[in-house]
Amino acid sequence: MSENLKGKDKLVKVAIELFSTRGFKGTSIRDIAQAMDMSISNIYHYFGNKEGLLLAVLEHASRGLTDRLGQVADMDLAPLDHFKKLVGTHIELSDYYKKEVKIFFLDEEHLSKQGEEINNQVQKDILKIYCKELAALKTAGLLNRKSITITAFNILGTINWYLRWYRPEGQLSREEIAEEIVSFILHGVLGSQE
Amino acid sequence: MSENLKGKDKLVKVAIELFSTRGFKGTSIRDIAQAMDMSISNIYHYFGNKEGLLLAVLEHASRGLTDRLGQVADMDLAPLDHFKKLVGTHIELSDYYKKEVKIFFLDEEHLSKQGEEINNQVQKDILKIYCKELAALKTAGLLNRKSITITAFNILGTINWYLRWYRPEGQLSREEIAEEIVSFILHGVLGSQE
DNA sequence: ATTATTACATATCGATCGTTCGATATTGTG
DNA sequence: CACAATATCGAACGATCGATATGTAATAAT
Repeated sequence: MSENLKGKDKLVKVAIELFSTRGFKGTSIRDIAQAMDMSISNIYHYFGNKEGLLLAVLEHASRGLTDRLGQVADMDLAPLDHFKKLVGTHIELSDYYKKEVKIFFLDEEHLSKQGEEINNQVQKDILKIYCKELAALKTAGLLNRKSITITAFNILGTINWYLRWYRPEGQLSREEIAEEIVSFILHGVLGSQE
Repeated sequence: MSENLKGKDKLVKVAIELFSTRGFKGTSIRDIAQAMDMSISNIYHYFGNKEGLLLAVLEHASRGLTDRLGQVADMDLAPLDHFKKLVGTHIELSDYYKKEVKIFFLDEEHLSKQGEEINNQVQKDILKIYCKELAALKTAGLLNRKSITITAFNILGTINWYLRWYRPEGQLSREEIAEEIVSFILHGVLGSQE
């Protein structure tokens, strides 16, 4: 589906592919032009400059991520079910936006002010969602961790790390892995203090 | 201490600083030369080319990491104490090699064959240490996770993610944070299946 | 003391980088 | 049809990139 993209959309698609595999600095605009079999000038016509293209990619991904995750966060479920649903959806979404997320992590160091803002915002939004979620668990008497923030970071670390090591050719299916990760997080969160 | 470094050592130190903040591709050899107030040619004299310098950095860090971690892995302790000690040391080491580890993660995409080998080796070594550790916990009847490998990855994710969000100016001390992370991991590992 | 090796500097090369410019298709609109 | 707006092209720009060639000063070895 959506094979014969043209112009702007094709450009973004190709950029996601190349930025995620070679990094922003490691990808020249000539690489991009060649990969989509078009002229260099289109990048400047549509996005102003190379960084404009990067920003478009990041903006698109950050919207998709936080919007969907926010939807789940607003659902009306029992605390524990809500939490499970959230983590499960987050893993799914991370998979879907695998390449875009990788760009965030690979190139967060050399972003412009605008890029940093997008990056900070999406990180802050997602962290906030988890903190709120953990606070609800605490209210329900289910949370036994000292620091909610650190716990939220630990959850993000577990999920985001999954993107680095998961290989489709492995023995376990994505669903089985997701289940195991959810379980690990759940016990990490609920476990009683020693 | 060790301020007035010269030649090779100074070069490596400056390279760690710049590669970790701007990335490999984002750092030119002229940047490095300028930062250490020396001529470009030294890089080629000592390391052959730009990538040789990167390899030297990675090799140094990977040795320091796996050697020290391997030492702890060989200690003779009760399973649970052994595991705690391992995770604690790992967090300490990650802090010490913060910048070098960041280089690994930032630039793993555009490494040469040799660089990939170093990267794969250190990742494999550390994963192996944790898998062995988790197997020991399982034997002792303390582990309740389905997949040892996934659990090991989850632990690595939690620890490595800490490097991304930790800021010295935060409220909690590094020791308090480390304790909280160890606790999170511990319960994630030991938690019973539902 | 002579020599060989190491440690640095200068100047420069060709390739590639991001960007700009002016021109040409293509499309939509009255 | 005319004509404006949009989409795309190829050629060129100055800057910077990694790398090299060729030198000299410092140090170590004999």
